[in-house]
Amino acid sequence: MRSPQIASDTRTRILEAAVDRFGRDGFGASLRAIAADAGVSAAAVMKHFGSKESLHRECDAHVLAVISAYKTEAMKSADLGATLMTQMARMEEFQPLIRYTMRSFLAGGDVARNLLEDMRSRALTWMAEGVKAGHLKPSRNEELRVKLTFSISIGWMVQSVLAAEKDLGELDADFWARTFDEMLMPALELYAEGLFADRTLLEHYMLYRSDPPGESGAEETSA
Amino acid sequence: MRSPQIASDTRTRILEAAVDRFGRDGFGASLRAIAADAGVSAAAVMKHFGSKESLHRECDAHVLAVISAYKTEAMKSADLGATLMTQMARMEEFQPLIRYTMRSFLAGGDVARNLLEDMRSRALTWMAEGVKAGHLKPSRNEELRVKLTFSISIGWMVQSVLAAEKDLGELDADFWARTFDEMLMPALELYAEGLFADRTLLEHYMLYRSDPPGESGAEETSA
DNA sequence: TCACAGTGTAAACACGTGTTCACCCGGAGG
DNA sequence: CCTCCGGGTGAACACGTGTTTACACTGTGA
Repeated sequence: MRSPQIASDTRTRILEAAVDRFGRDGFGASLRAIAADAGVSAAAVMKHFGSKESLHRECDAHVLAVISAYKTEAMKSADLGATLMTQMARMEEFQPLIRYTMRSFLAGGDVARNLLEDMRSRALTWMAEGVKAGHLKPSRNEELRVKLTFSISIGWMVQSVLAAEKDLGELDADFWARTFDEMLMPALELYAEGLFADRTLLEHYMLYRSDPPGESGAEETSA
Repeated sequence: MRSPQIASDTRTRILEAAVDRFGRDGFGASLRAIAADAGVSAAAVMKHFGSKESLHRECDAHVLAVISAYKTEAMKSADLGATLMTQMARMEEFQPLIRYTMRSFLAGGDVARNLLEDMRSRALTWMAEGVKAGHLKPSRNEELRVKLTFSISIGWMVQSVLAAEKDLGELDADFWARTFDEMLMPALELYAEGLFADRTLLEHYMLYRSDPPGESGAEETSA
């Protein structure tokens, strides 16, 4: 019990510096840069985390824990799956988390996979309640529909980052707030009114493969 | 006129090897790996392209040219923006291009930006025609709606890659074909029927910001 | 006071990278 | 014949990387 607070203090300082640098520069960021941000040497990082890969894993866990903690607190108003990010995008202190999560999405990290799985399962519950309450139409496959609504947010972010012609690390809270604001109108319009003037295309498609045509259909939704 | 065919032969061999390796391993792929794939030395790559960055640029241009050439030929049936990819995903010979394009999307390359801009402008035309013909409902902002429909394809791809728990380079034509097939039903359903059972949410939102509320609204659609 | 464990550092190591340099080979031109 | 020149190579260079090692400082316990 000597003085573990001091030790764990620099440890979390390294960890937060790593989250920030990974988010700004990508996961190729060097240990020396992270160490410099934390005000220590690269060897200290190794002492505390053993390896860069291990540091990356602990960053993933840390980000997931922080987001999860915030989520359970701000659960009430989230409905479309994107509103959480919308709220978070407005807050300066969440920018490192946003950047890190986006990096993880683009690099294929555990943070993105776990976060996405968790958010989708929650959204599935919300949607089921919405359908039961009569606010939402039922779907032929609720899980695929949830994945589709998430696609909108994710694809919108990717396109916006691409159009910005800047690196992910340079984008600030204003950018994300504007990005999500801009998405709201067309998304609500599509959700409320659809796109096709009639149902012929859908009906033709459903006829083409009458529900499941004997093949693997709905039980293997992903993977 | 000595024998430039032979020379330009190894040049394009290097270029195609680079497109393939960049697509499989990302843009961090080493020149030596690319050179080995092309059956030459790393120095030869430098002789032909000057630098790795220059090679990357020429790969971008090459991929754009090939896709563009194929697009203008298969223009007639493309409508949703994803159908092009759907077709391409089925063909083995386009796998390197798919992988490269996807890498460019995730890394923020010029290929993705240009390709996206081009495809969206085409989609805008198609949509205008669809609206005029009465097949599609008009939108409050056609450009944002186009961006939204593209979001669905892009976000769906990102989520599918993420769920695969494999690196982008290991995914084959079957994966992409299944991915797009799976997307078709929920997309058509959403396009045909919408999501909300009534229009109250949309109307509340449109009321909240009565068209443009005096702020920057529709003229700055991106960037 | 001494020994010790914890915390951190500077220097070195081993390796992979993009790039350059000196050189070779083969065929066209004098 | 020799010369030259484009296409190509292997070895080296300079550098940045993750990791390891030997060493300092600091405060606590006996």
